[in-house]
Amino acid sequence: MVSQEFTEKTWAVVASVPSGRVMAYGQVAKMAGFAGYARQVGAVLKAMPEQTTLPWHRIVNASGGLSFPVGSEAYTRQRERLEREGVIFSANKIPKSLFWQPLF
DNA sequence: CAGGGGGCTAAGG
DNA sequence: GCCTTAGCCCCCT
Repeated sequence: MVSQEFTEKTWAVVASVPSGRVMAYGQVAKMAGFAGYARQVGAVLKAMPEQTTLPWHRIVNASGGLSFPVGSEAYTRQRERLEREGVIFSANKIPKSLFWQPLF
Protein backbone atom coordinates (compact mmCIF):
# COMPACT_ATOMS: atom_id res chain seq x y z
CA MET A 1 0.00 0.00 0.00
CA VAL A 2 1.09 3.56 -0.66
CA SER A 3 0.62 6.59 1.58
CA GLN A 4 -2.67 8.43 1.39
CA GLU A 5 -0.90 11.66 0.54
CA PHE A 6 1.06 10.19 -2.33
CA THR A 7 -2.07 8.59 -3.70
CA GLU A 8 -4.07 11.81 -3.60
CA LYS A 9 -1.33 13.95 -5.11
CA THR A 10 -0.92 11.39 -7.86
CA TRP A 11 -4.63 11.40 -8.65
CA ALA A 12 -4.59 15.20 -8.84
CA VAL A 13 -1.75 15.26 -11.35
CA VAL A 14 -3.23 12.48 -13.47
CA ALA A 15 -6.57 14.27 -13.51
CA SER A 16 -4.85 17.39 -14.82
CA VAL A 17 -3.70 15.73 -18.03
CA PRO A 18 -5.97 16.91 -20.87
CA SER A 19 -7.64 14.59 -23.33
CA GLY A 20 -5.46 13.78 -26.29
CA ARG A 21 -2.26 14.25 -24.28
CA VAL A 22 -0.15 11.88 -22.19
CA MET A 23 2.41 12.09 -19.39
CA ALA A 24 5.14 9.72 -18.23
CA TYR A 25 5.02 7.93 -14.86
CA GLY A 26 8.18 9.65 -13.71
CA GLN A 27 6.84 13.03 -14.73
CA VAL A 28 3.63 12.47 -12.79
CA ALA A 29 5.62 11.56 -9.69
CA LYS A 30 7.76 14.65 -10.06
CA MET A 31 4.76 16.93 -10.55
CA ALA A 32 3.16 15.41 -7.47
CA GLY A 33 6.23 16.35 -5.49
CA PHE A 34 7.65 12.84 -5.31
CA ALA A 35 10.51 12.71 -7.78
CA GLY A 36 11.79 9.16 -8.19
CA TYR A 37 8.49 7.48 -7.39
CA ALA A 38 7.61 6.49 -10.94
CA ARG A 39 7.00 2.88 -10.00
CA GLN A 40 4.70 3.86 -7.19
CA VAL A 41 2.62 5.87 -9.64
CA GLY A 42 2.17 2.65 -11.56
CA ALA A 43 1.11 0.90 -8.38
CA VAL A 44 -1.50 3.58 -7.66
CA LEU A 45 -2.98 3.38 -11.15
CA LYS A 46 -3.06 -0.40 -11.06
CA ALA A 47 -5.21 -0.15 -7.96
CA MET A 48 -7.83 2.01 -9.69
CA PRO A 49 -11.34 0.51 -9.96
CA GLU A 50 -12.78 -0.23 -13.39
CA GLN A 51 -15.43 2.47 -13.19
CA THR A 52 -13.01 5.23 -12.24
CA THR A 53 -13.28 8.53 -14.08
CA LEU A 54 -9.58 9.18 -13.59
CA PRO A 55 -7.78 9.22 -16.98
CA TRP A 56 -5.22 6.57 -15.98
CA HIS A 57 -4.75 5.66 -19.64
CA ARG A 58 -3.02 9.00 -20.29
CA ILE A 59 -0.02 7.83 -18.30
CA VAL A 60 2.61 6.05 -20.38
CA ASN A 61 6.27 5.21 -20.01
CA ALA A 62 9.04 7.68 -20.79
CA SER A 63 9.72 5.97 -24.12
CA GLY A 64 6.25 6.84 -25.36
CA GLY A 65 5.01 3.28 -25.20
CA LEU A 66 2.52 1.46 -23.00
CA SER A 67 3.91 -0.55 -20.09
CA PHE A 68 2.06 -3.73 -21.03
CA PRO A 69 2.90 -6.52 -23.46
CA VAL A 70 1.76 -5.55 -26.95
CA GLY A 71 -1.44 -7.42 -27.73
CA SER A 72 -2.36 -8.07 -24.11
CA GLU A 73 -5.84 -7.18 -22.92
CA ALA A 74 -4.49 -4.35 -20.79
CA TYR A 75 -2.46 -2.99 -23.68
CA THR A 76 -5.42 -3.00 -26.03
CA ARG A 77 -7.69 -1.42 -23.47
CA GLN A 78 -5.35 1.49 -22.84
CA ARG A 79 -4.50 2.00 -26.48
CA GLU A 80 -8.14 2.12 -27.55
CA ARG A 81 -8.94 4.71 -24.93
CA LEU A 82 -6.06 6.86 -26.12
CA GLU A 83 -6.83 6.55 -29.82
CA ARG A 84 -10.44 7.38 -29.03
CA GLU A 85 -9.11 10.73 -27.78
CA GLY A 86 -7.05 11.29 -30.87
CA VAL A 87 -3.68 10.05 -29.62
CA ILE A 88 -1.76 8.57 -32.50
CA PHE A 89 0.70 5.70 -32.40
CA SER A 90 3.68 5.30 -34.68
CA ALA A 91 5.33 1.89 -34.36
CA ASN A 92 3.58 1.42 -31.00
CA LYS A 93 5.02 4.70 -29.78
CA ILE A 94 3.39 8.00 -28.99
CA PRO A 95 5.24 11.02 -30.42
CA LYS A 96 6.94 13.33 -27.92
CA SER A 97 4.79 16.18 -29.19
CA LEU A 98 1.76 14.62 -27.49
CA PHE A 99 3.36 14.62 -24.04
CA TRP A 100 1.68 17.09 -21.75
CA GLN A 101 4.14 19.63 -20.39
CA PRO A 102 2.50 21.41 -17.46
CA LEU A 103 4.12 24.79 -16.91
CA PHE A 104 4.36 24.33 -13.14
C1' DC B 1 19.03 -9.85 6.20
C1' DA B 2 18.69 -11.73 1.15
C1' DG B 3 15.85 -12.11 -3.15
C1' DG B 4 12.57 -11.12 -6.41
C1' DG B 5 9.50 -8.32 -8.77
C1' DG B 6 6.44 -4.33 -10.12
C1' DG B 7 1.94 -0.24 -15.49
C1' DC B 8 9.79 3.14 -14.13
C1' DT B 9 14.22 5.60 -16.08
C1' DA B 10 18.63 6.97 -17.86
C1' DA B 11 22.92 5.59 -19.70
C1' DG B 12 26.02 2.38 -22.34
C1' DG B 13 27.22 -1.42 -25.57
C1' DG C 1 16.43 -0.93 -32.25
C1' DC C 2 17.80 -4.57 -28.70
C1' DC C 3 19.83 -5.97 -23.95
C1' DT C 4 22.27 -5.00 -19.55
C1' DT C 5 23.41 -2.33 -15.54
C1' DA C 6 22.27 0.78 -12.07
C1' DG C 7 19.29 3.57 -9.53
C1' DC C 8 14.97 4.40 -7.78
C1' DC C 9 11.01 3.05 -3.98
C1' DC C 10 7.71 -0.18 -1.99
C1' DC C 11 6.06 -4.77 -0.88
C1' DC C 12 6.11 -9.63 -0.22
C1' DT C 13 8.38 -14.14 0.71
